[in-house]
Amino acid sequence: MTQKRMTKQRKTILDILKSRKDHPTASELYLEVREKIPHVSLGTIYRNLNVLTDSGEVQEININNKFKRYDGNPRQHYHFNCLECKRVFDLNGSYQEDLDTMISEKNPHQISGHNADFFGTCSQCLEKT
Amino acid sequence: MTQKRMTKQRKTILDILKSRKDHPTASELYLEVREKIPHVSLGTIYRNLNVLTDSGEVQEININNKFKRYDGNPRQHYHFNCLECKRVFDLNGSYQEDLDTMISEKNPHQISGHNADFFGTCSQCLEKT
DNA sequence: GTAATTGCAAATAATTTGCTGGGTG
DNA sequence: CACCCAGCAAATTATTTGCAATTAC
Repeated sequence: MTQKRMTKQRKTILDILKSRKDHPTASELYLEVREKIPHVSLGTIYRNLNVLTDSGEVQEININNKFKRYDGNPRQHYHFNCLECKRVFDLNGSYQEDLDTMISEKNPHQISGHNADFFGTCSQCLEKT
Repeated sequence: MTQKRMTKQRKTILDILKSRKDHPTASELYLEVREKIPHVSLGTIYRNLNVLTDSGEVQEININNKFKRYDGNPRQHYHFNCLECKRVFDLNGSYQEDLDTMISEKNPHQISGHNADFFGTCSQCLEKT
């Protein structure tokens, strides 16, 4: 049972993740952390994101993309991926447990949950047209 | 408008993808293609998967994983990811268009569709316990 | 015949890891 | 003051790409 320390770096990463409405990649986060801690290294960003993901404080999301993205909101919710600007946002609307039931009835596997991500054009990109 | 040729390599990859019920990664596919075409290269597998994905003959799927997986069934459907053996299978059950409607009503973005993947324990892993 | 495609190997790109000195609890 | 963690750079791993030879149409 190793004890976790709240370093300046780890706190900054967590604060930024909780304040952003989109869900940045490790490199996007690195750029923002560097404004506050100029000598921070990318390795530190990655190591902290893994620690925070393991402890359940942040969520790792993987949406049709070669980079992982991170979400400071640890509860279960759906995501929206803008096909134009490629950003990922949280969605309002509750998690549909009945989807699990519906799928369980038609398949031999034991379903414990699901992830869903929606795609389209985000409100900001819509305005630009 | 470049013309596409059906090479032995491309056909073999497509046949394997259509015959498998799970959804292999490029390396898993490489191992199987190599049984039929011993000198095939991994680059050829990747290049063909990209061609077939672009033409819509196969689907690329990305489920909480660092590897892409490929699905020989090009129509829209849900996937199941076994948390034990890590394989990915197709699910029976129709695509829920009303989810898009429900989410559209509660959010400012223009939703054009969604992906959903379920997780749990697959029927084969269940038997082993 | 000709242009798309292959095999091979080297290049990319995202993420992880080894090491050593520093800072948290 | 123990030992977790930062910074730096080198290693790893999945995927892409350049090139010369091959092959489908």
